[in-house]
Amino acid sequence: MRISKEQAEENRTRIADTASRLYRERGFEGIGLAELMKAAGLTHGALYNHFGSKEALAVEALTRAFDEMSKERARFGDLAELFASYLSSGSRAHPGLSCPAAALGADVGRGDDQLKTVFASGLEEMIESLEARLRAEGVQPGADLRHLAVNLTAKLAGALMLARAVPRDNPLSREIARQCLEGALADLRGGGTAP
Amino acid sequence: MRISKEQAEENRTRIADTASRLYRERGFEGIGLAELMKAAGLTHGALYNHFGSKEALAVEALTRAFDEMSKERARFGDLAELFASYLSSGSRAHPGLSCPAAALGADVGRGDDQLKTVFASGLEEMIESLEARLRAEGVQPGADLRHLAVNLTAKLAGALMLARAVPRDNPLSREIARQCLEGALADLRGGGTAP
DNA sequence: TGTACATCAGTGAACGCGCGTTCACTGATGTAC
DNA sequence: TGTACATCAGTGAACGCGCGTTCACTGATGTAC
Repeated sequence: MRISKEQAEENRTRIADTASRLYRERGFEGIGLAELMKAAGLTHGALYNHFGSKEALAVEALTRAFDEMSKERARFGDLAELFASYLSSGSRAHPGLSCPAAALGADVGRGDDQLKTVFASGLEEMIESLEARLRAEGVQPGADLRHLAVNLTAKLAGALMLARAVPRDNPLSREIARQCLEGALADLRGGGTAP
Repeated sequence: MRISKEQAEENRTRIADTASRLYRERGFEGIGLAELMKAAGLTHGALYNHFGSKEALAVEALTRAFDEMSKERARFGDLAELFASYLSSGSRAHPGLSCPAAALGADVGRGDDQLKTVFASGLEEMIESLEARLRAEGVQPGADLRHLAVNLTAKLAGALMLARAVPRDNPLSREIARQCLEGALADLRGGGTAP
């Protein structure tokens, strides 16, 4: 049963978006193609009409995850809001809808160079857009904002990853999120970390 | 061929240590038991004389990885040295010998509660020992050192994970490591992030 | 516009393969006398 | 101390299973006339 071009393109998009979400939730090795394609509403054989391999799908899925995050960032009025959302309990509970750097960074570190190249582009864009917003908000005038953006990115991604690696009911999980959010907001004010 | 008790105990230790290294290098799902046991110098069947399942081995391996890191930390004269080692190119290149939080945090986040509980213990111990050293070195007197320890842990683990997720030859990898090391050292001095 | 035919996205059986796990067997160690 | 036997860590074949990938087939879409 041949399908219309529009329908086929829509299917391709749905496969990639489903992969983008499920890979962030379960890792690249945590979900098989059959289950993934079923979640996209198709059978597994159809994958190869759109992507050459699981690797190629992973590359596309990671690209889309970073793109999605990029659009998502634009929805926040200021950085304080953005940071709060990044470390919110909703974000911690739903990796499939949040930052791919925190969810898949470790997996990409063990992956092939193509995946790392996509990751580098996405991460670089995150850092540059953060630097631009630091400048736009007049944070720490005269300081090295690239340096600050890199440090904030590492802190926030690290905090999100660590908060998720601790049992939900362990106070340490919330503590990491809250303390690092406070720390990041203090970094915006440019002062030390006084009590 | 029965083996002496000492030999059996040595084998058990070797299996756990090999798993601790290989899981950090490849992730819990990135290596099979056959290859793992071969690396430990045994055949796969022998695993079940020591551990009930792959899950149980993962729990033991993660525990040992945190213990190893704990002993490792004691070898550094001060925190500046410790941080520099944590983000060194050697550490970035050899996840099997470095921090399990950075290497396996994302995997544990998708794992079962037993794994998360072990992770929480190991992470809590990291944070407490860091806080104790901050206090011992007289860093930011009067400040909330628990808060600082949590923020430093997230920044350093995040930086190590992100630096590894970028291609080795991409300058961004070194930049993340260098900028976050500088940032962490600046945090020790307690000042802002002036240029 | 209507008809005949080529195209090709999707289906689902089949492939070889490696996975975690089980188990009958081996034979040196540990123990009872 | 020496002998007979029970113990049990390690071996490797075998298990069912799900993996990624291939492919003959289907049939609606797209195209040529």
